[in-house]
Amino acid sequence: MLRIYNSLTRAVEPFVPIDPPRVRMYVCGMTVYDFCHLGHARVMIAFDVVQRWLRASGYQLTYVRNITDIDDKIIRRAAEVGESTADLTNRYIRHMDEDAAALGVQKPDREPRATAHVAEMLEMIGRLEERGVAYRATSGDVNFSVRKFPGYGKLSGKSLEDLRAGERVEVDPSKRDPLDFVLWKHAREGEPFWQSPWGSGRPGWHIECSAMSTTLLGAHLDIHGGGQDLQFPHHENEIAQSEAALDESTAGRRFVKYWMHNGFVRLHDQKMSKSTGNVETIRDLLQRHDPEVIRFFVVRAHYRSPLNYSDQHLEDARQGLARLYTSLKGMPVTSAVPVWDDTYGRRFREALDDDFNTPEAVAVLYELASETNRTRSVKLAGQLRALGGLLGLLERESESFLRSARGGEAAIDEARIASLIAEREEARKAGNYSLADEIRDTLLRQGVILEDGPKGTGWRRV
RNA sequence: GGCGGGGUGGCAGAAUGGUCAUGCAGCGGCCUGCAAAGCCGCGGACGCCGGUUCGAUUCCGACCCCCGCCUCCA
Repeated sequence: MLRIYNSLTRAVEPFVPIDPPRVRMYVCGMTVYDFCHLGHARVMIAFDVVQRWLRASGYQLTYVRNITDIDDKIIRRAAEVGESTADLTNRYIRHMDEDAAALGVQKPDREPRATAHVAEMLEMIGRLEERGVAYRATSGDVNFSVRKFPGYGKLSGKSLEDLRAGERVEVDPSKRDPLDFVLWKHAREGEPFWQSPWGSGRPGWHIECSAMSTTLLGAHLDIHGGGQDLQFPHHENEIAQSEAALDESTAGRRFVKYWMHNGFVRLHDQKMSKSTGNVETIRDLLQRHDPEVIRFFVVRAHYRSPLNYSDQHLEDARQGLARLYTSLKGMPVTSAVPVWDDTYGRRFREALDDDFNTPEAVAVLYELASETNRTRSVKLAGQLRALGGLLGLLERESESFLRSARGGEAAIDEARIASLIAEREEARKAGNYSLADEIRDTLLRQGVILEDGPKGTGWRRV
């Protein structure tokens, strides 16, 4: 039985979909004006694990992850580089896809772009206005009136009073309440715009997600995910908009049953974010580290915990992943299917069923690797590969992982390695161990470790 | 200030009211010409102070410290 920690109730709850076996999941994706960083990688990987596990558990999942392709930053950035917003966003969407693919992140079923759903946003804003929760301000913007929505603050545990007390930004005088947020921004000179009943303009950020999720998945979602930083105000506002816009038939029912938020990636003990400048892009990381190592690094921590990044930590992750791959060495690669009724399958399932406890699942993988090493059982190796595969790991041939050169490293070519091994073999046969050891040291200095075994000498990279 | 999340052995990172996380690193042994890998074994931890309990890292309370949100952010 799957259990999920629900940010809304702050408790772990049994997962009971609204309309089983169907599951509708929506995750807030990226605003595409720059390269994705490790923090983005974490969201993509965390919900990729969720997605894989829901499907493996037999649910009929529709997974939607949106793309925000219109907002202030995009407009500013496009102007800076002298490109249209469409060209800019297309370019970064392409880069995002490349990064995601490298990290073994499967494509969501749908990846709607905000600009393709403006009509639905307008429709929703219209409904909100009809119901008196949205109003056109003197500034020309259409705002949502937070005090007209009784439940405002329920996700973040904040009250309107708390929030007002913490106001740190200059209050927009055209708002009826300083916490009112914009649904439709009136057009400014030189900015992209759409026609609307409230004049030309463009959508606010929050309405995008409400409109896209409703359009693609319906008015009620089983799971809504995203980074912890979106909890307030973004997700709080989504709840307000979506619930205020519900039909009479489902009014009063929750917009989202389970809210999931992943923890931050930190760099130097601070949140990784573009605004503070301490970011490590996936792209840069891939120059130095194996993509599967990056994925493993993310997966070996629980999705809700903070994750400290450093090159040393990634190096540790690499050592750990190498142990798993080492136990698979020399084992036939079968298209393995997980076995659920052995101790490993059972424990693995229990771990993931417990709010996607991937660190625990990885621990099971290690114990399975140990037994595989002891027994050299092909069956156990298959199980290891199959369970690893559910996390998007261990899908390569063992040697291709163990022998892959680290990014940026001068790679000695394999033919050269083979000839040195042959040379050393001659020396060993002749009892010339000092020459043999010298050759081994030469290779080690190039990052190549030799391993003598009953079937000859193998090698891997440090 | 308000709200939320944390403080676990050298590092990473889980679970748990009472023998074991797990991995990396370290140490000893086996194996090896010597290594490496692997196997066997070892050490070492629960921020601080009280309380509940036969027993607390785990529950309760106070305190200290860290992080995040309250403005765009995954």
